[in-house]
Amino acid sequence: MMVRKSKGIGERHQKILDFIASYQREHKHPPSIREIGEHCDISSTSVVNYYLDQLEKENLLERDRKISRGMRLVNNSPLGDMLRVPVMGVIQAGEPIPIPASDFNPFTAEDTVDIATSLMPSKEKGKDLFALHVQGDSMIDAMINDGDIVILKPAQDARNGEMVAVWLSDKNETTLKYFYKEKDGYRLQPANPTMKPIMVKKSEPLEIKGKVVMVIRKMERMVA
Amino acid sequence: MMVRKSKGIGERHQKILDFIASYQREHKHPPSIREIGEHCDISSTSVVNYYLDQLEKENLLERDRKISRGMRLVNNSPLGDMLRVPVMGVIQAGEPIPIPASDFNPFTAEDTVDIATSLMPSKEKGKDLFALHVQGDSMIDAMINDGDIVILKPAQDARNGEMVAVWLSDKNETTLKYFYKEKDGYRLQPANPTMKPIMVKKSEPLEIKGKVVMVIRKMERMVA
DNA sequence: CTTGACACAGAACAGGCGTTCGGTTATCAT
DNA sequence: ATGATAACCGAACGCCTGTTCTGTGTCAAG
Repeated sequence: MMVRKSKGIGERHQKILDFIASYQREHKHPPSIREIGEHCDISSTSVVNYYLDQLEKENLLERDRKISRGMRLVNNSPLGDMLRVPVMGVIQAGEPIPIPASDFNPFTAEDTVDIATSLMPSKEKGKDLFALHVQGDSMIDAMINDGDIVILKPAQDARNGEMVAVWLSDKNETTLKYFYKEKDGYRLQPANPTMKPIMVKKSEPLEIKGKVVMVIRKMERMVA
Repeated sequence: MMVRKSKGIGERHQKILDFIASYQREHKHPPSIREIGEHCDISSTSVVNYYLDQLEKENLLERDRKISRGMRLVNNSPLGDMLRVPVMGVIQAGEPIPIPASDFNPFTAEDTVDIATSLMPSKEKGKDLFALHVQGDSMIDAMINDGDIVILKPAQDARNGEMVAVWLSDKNETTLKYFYKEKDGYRLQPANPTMKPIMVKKSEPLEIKGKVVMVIRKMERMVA
């Protein structure tokens, strides 16, 4: 027998959901029950409340009862935590890495990238992260392309197996490699398993500038 | 002793700012004026209002007057729009790509990745994006490592220069390559410029499964 | 026909909350 | 000292808003 649409969400539920989303985008905060009623042609606040309860039961909405406009869409990732990482400049072989000063304010940077904290490995949630645009093909042995964005964490040393940005002052070269300490020095291992490591003796200069915590590549450009 | 500092923000301003941020994280919505007062040892709502006005003048806060809890920090992820992309499974050579059904609901996926829309290339903001975990080293010629996450947009064809996920049924192989149409067939160009392209004749089967819009690599694992 | 659920309206209530206004105290330049 | 100003208090006002209660009409099952 046909049950009167008592199960699932109907057209009106969807309309309310859509309105909440669009209202949130426009006003930066959720609508009130009465505002929902007006825009969804519901004349009674109790009916809106009635629908809101159902949406909550369907797990499409969260409500903070008693709190004005205390509702949020569960899916629409209302305000998922994200980090705003300042882009300090470019990284390329032959040039030192621009490192942010300790008193640098990330919010004054003109260029930033937003990273969801849920994507951040481990607990690198520190606010001192910074990003660099990769310029040139010099990092291809680190499996990093021209145009990629690398997210770095400032560091002066590293543990085995971490990818670090190092400055080899005698070679005048910046490079990204996996870092391993060995008895007679350091081994800088390219990410590309087909390539050979660079061995650095303890006597040679090696400056670790930071650890690579993430690489992001946007595919939008043409390649010959 | 009250410290008189009429310009800039003082300790109390900072305390209010911090409280708003932590309250927002915990409750998913901003605090009321009275709640701010309680946690910052301000006994009068008018004083909180007084500070809020100053913070607004300093452009550290936005307010919707008259609206309950109508305040938000300007820096703290202003309008953190992000997409929740479902992870459909793994991609590896020798296995077809799991493609979401058209009626697939991304929100029921147990595994998702969050991407800031500000990171999304062009206007791929469509909700039909999906993600795959790369398994194995078979994509290294596409500059993609074991463990990477690729964000794909479903597609059956592509324009020149776009990176696509293709299924070569005769070779029983899935691969990621830059796509070029040529007179006698297709050229599949590896991202790694040191590697040679694969030429596919028109007579040979070639199924485009999607376009790669982004690659994300988290650095946390050890590599031998 | 009766019953009961479902969908909805309308009004009233009560508490939450921003606003405002009259005062008070402390600091500082004049 | 003295007026100006910043910092602060307390209370009252009144709108905003979620809640709740009573009532109506519809439709399907018994």
